Amino acid sequence: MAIEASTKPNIVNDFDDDDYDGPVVFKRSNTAAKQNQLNPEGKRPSSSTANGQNANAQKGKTTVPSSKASPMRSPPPNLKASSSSAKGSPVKSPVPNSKTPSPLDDRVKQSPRPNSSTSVKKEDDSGSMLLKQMDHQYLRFNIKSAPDDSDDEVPLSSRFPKSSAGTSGGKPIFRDEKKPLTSKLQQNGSTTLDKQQKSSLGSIKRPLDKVGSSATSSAKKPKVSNTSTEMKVKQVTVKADDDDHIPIAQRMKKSISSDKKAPPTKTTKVTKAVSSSSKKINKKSKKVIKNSKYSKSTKMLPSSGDGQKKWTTLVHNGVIFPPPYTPHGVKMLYKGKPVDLTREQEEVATMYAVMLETDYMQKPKFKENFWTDWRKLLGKNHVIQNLTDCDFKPIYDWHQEQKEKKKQMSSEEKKALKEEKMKQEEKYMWAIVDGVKEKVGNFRVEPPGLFRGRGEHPKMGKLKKRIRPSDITINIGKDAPIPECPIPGERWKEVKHDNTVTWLAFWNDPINPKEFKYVFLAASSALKGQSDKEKYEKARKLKDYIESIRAAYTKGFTSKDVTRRQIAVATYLIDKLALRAGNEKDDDEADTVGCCTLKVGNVECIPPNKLKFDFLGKDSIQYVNTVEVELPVYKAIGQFQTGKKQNDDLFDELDTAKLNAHLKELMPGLTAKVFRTYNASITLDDMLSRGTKEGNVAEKIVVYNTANKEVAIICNHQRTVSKTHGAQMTRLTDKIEELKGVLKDLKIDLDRARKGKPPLKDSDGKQKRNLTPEAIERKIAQTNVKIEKMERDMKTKEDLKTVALGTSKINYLDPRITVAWCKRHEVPIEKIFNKSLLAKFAWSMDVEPDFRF
DNA sequence: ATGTCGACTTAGCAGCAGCACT
DNA sequence: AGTGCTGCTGCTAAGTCGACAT
Repeated sequence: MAIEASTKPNIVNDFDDDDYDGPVVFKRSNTAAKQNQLNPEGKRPSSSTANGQNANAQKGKTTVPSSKASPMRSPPPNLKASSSSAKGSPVKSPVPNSKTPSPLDDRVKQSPRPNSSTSVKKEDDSGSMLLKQMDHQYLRFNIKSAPDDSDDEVPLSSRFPKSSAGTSGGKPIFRDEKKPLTSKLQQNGSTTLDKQQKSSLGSIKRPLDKVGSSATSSAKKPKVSNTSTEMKVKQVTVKADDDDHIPIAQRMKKSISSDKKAPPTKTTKVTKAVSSSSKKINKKSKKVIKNSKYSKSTKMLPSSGDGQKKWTTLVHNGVIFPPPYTPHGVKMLYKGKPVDLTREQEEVATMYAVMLETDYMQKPKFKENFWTDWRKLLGKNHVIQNLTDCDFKPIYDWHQEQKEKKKQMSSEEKKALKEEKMKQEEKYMWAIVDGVKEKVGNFRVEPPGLFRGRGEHPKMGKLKKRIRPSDITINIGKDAPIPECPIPGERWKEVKHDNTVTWLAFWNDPINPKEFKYVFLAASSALKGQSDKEKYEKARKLKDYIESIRAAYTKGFTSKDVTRRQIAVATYLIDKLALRAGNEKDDDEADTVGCCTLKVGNVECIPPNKLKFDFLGKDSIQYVNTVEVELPVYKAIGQFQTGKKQNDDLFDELDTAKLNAHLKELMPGLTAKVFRTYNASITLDDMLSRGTKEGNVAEKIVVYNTANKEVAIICNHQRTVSKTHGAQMTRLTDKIEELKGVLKDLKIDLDRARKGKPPLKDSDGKQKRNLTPEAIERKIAQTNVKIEKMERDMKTKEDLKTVALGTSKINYLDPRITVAWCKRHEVPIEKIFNKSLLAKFAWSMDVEPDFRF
């Protein structure tokens, strides 16, 4: 318990969740909470500090004070332009059918198992299969004797092998010291890194567990076309689709089990030659692959360190392009008269027309940028000389009609269309990475459109031109067939064979040509899973260092050296408030900040020792929070502000490079963002452990969601209030009132029934049925339950209206915490993770029930 | 030391399917 | 059958951060 209250800020706490008595975590002060209320339109109010000091405050928004005090902390509001806009992807016509057989298809065809190569069904199959297997998993940890009715060839036990997951750190854990920031309640018995865990640590060393242990230097090599030094590697010829419907973790287990326990059922020919350099690394995986009927390389992924080999063989089919523009011929008006437009002019006009009802139309910058780009297409001498006199309504109406038509299609027609699309896209959906079929994340090239920057983005409205094959660089295995260019007569810009990166293709961002758009594998891929796991392992490692790090920065608060002092305070804010690092930004980006780029005007000192933060962060989401801090921090901030203007940098001696360089001295691999992961995950772990009581599954899920919400608030994950929120609340209120009326009548009836009188007539004047007092009592009880449930639902809805729970689930919460908790408390994992999360977190499913972050 | 590039993660929102409710 | 709501999925913008260049 070395991290004592004195080193922590006494963060204002108005947390009074009635049903949660877990740790006390970051609280927004009432001040902040009040500001966080949304205005009646559901839009987020502007952060208007009294002295107008929000250096980033957006113009034209008004603060609407809270009308009610929510018992839960409200998240900070955001200033994000609430774009209720329809996504203006104009006119989608069917993708031309490409009959070209793909290399991937070839491999698929070789598969002895036919099922997986058929397109449309596949995803469904894989989906249901996934869930099915998860069910089994649940059965396994809940009903141990449940018979297994699938995957007969793999013993249940080996499909859920013991794992060393979560046991990577050999250091003893002093959990009390690693509590989430503000939560310092003691935790009995939580220090037990139990025996199973400990023993598994020593027993099975899985490559996936090796985190930050890359032996080789991480020196990044220059990106040249083919940096791989290894010898030729024959591309895999694999029945890669054998198990593409099986979550990776389970596929891994199959490999293990067949490797270790089950006799090999079949031999697969895979990598024919492996480079000498990669031989060592891949020795085990080779064996696994050999002995398994499933080609599995995931067991032995190389460490994902920079400049390291990420894959040995890579096969894919490139990318698919949006269909060419189909002109509609609907004429827009200029000064009331129809105008003839060329195909290209019409295309861009349509992009604008479909956005007519969005908030972007209120933004002069959007219009200005659009006009500049469209004008170039129109030419100086075009009839259209300004945007003001343009009437895009006819095109807008046409578009609405199209939408309506689409909506009116019968479900058969819709289904047929969907299947057709699937058929065309099937071959692009998959890649084979080291013999394993993996989903590709974004294989569709971004269609042209108008740039929809968030917040006050200086480039909003600019034309995002169409991407052509000649813009695209493909990255693929040396011996894999080069994907055929899907547009006849055109060709790729370049084809690389760089196995130190994970992208399959990229092009330059048309809005910001010095930036790139990449095509990556999907989140469910082993490659992504690997780095995800490494991320969480790094965050867990921080647990072992956090005490000394906090002690160090506390010392730094009073350092004579300004830079040191700034580093200390910045680290403190990143740790305490989960702020982002805050890289420098260009003038052609939205004006948002993170920790290192905070402006003087973003922080207000409120005597004696409170700080009020008010700034626009990532995605122009407003962060408003008033926190009580230790006096030295308060004083230091005051010093940093002295003699500066509102818009000057608060940390003028600091940038993210310096900060991260410093953090690296404290812990290998430590950067600012690790604190967010760490604080999010440890908060979840802590709140779950403390908050879960005996009860039914529903009650436990409430505990989980409360913790999830807490994390979302810490990380400032917000969402816009849905347009229908107000109406929904009204409806619920009405219903509750109605039920209360019913309750009242029932009580009267009960009274009368006890006296032997008949019940009152109902609202229609009809005589109600005679009931016994007992029956009426039962009815009363039922109605009460109904009312309570509705009131609870209403409260939850209100509490969560601005909080986005998903982001933290996807990016910040170590899934092993969740999986282990589900196992401990017999909560089906599907109640917490949806299908795609189950796939993404497949690597975490075998965690021991006693895993603690 | 600073700027830029390149690769990757993190983020909110639109659209839609499917379900519940009336 | 119509309507409203919810959660999922895809999309793509906007961050972080390491490494290289200057």
